[in-house]
Amino acid sequence: MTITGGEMKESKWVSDLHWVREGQQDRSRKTQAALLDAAEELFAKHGTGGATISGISSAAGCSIGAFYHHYSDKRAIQFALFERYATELAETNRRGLELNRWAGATIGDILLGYLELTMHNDRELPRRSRSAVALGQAESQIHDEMLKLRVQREVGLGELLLNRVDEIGHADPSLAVSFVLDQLGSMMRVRMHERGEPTGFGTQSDEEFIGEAIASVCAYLQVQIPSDS
Amino acid sequence: MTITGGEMKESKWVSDLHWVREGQQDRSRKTQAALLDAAEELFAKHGTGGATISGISSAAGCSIGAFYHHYSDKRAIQFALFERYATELAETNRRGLELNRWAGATIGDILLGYLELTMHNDRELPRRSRSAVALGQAESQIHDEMLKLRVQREVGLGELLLNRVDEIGHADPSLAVSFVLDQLGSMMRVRMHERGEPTGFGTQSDEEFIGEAIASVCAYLQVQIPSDS
DNA sequence: ATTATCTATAGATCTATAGATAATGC
DNA sequence: ATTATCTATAGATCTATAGATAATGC
Repeated sequence: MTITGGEMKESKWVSDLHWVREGQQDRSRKTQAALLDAAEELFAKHGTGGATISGISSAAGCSIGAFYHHYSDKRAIQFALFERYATELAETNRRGLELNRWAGATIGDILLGYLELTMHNDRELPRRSRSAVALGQAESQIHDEMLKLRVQREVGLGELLLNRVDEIGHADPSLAVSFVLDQLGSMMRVRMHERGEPTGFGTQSDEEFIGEAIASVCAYLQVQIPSDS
Repeated sequence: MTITGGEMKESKWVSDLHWVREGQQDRSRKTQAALLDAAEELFAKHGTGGATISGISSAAGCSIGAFYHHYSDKRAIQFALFERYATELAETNRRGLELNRWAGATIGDILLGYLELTMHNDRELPRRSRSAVALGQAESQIHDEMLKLRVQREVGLGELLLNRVDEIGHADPSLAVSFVLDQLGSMMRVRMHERGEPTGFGTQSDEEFIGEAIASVCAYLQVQIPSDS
């Protein structure tokens, strides 16, 4: 998970690319978290280029000096912020895709669970993903890691679906499943990222959207309902 | 199309929000275009907050003084840049959606034409749309206008599809069509905007993508092929 | 004693303007 | 003569640091 680029430096910094002082007091963690929250908000609002160190510091309720005590510069807090985001996302992915969680589930069940989970996450913390987009735009390394996280989720979900290959009538299940993952991922991202409110002019509510998305996917995959309800 | 917010000012400026000097010489149009191109590139790369006037000016090959001769400030060139983008997009939409252009076409034909047109546009000028995203993030007014343009295109395309309602087997054609427009729009935008290269790990080539997208839409709409080839 | 924070500030941009110089087109 | 451009620069941020002050926890 950690993005490292060089060796340690007096054991004070995590890496050359991503300098974060390892605090020795409780205060450190608090102000680091406050700085990350503030940076997240300001990056989401103004982009990483538009947000300033002084703006972040005062939004976090501390001084510029405190900022530089913890992070070497703006780039360092960008990496630290991404690391926090990536850790959370990886954990959500892991829990959502546990195999035994989906023991007797149909394809429809799995899709419903996936869509509801993703939607819930993004609705709860829209800043998280908006700032993540800004980070990825500024740093190609972060962009690549973000892509990996998405691929990881899609691969996991893809395996779950391909385990039910007997439900799939499409001639090329592997191709079809990866297309579907692309399709759902795109729709979710657009629906969530663009200003929070739904962009489509037709299907308004989340429930209606989820229903049609599943219907669409099942029609394309030619899902045969076996015997279960 | 023009975003106006106040009355003219000595006939030098288009509006209060969007000050652009109306040049009297040929040179004016050239440097204005160069400034717009430079701003487009830098907004796409660093965001509207990260790009600077001096950076834009020197990228355009002129001085800061020249910049301020034409645009009152950074915000003014943002609006001017959006206006150029919006004009182009509206024209593309208009031409692509001409009714008689699609006289004897099937739903499949129309979808193919739409996807190819959109893809061609964005592939040709990826900066255009990336900078447009940055503009919309910075100015809610621009974001709203951008949304209108999309809705305009989707409404037009939706009418074309609903004209072929006899081809549609779905129980609620109106709902289904608007869902499909949302779906295609999302996939195209994600596919184009995120760094240019395709994000999906499955369907790589544009041709394959278009083929599966149409197959998916037709399955969901339950398109009945009438008699034509 | 060590760690974290704040204040003050130097130096580097960046914005925006004024005034001088060059190009245009009637 | 008018319009467009450039040069130089004042004033406003912004980054990053040094040194002083306050809080922590052994």
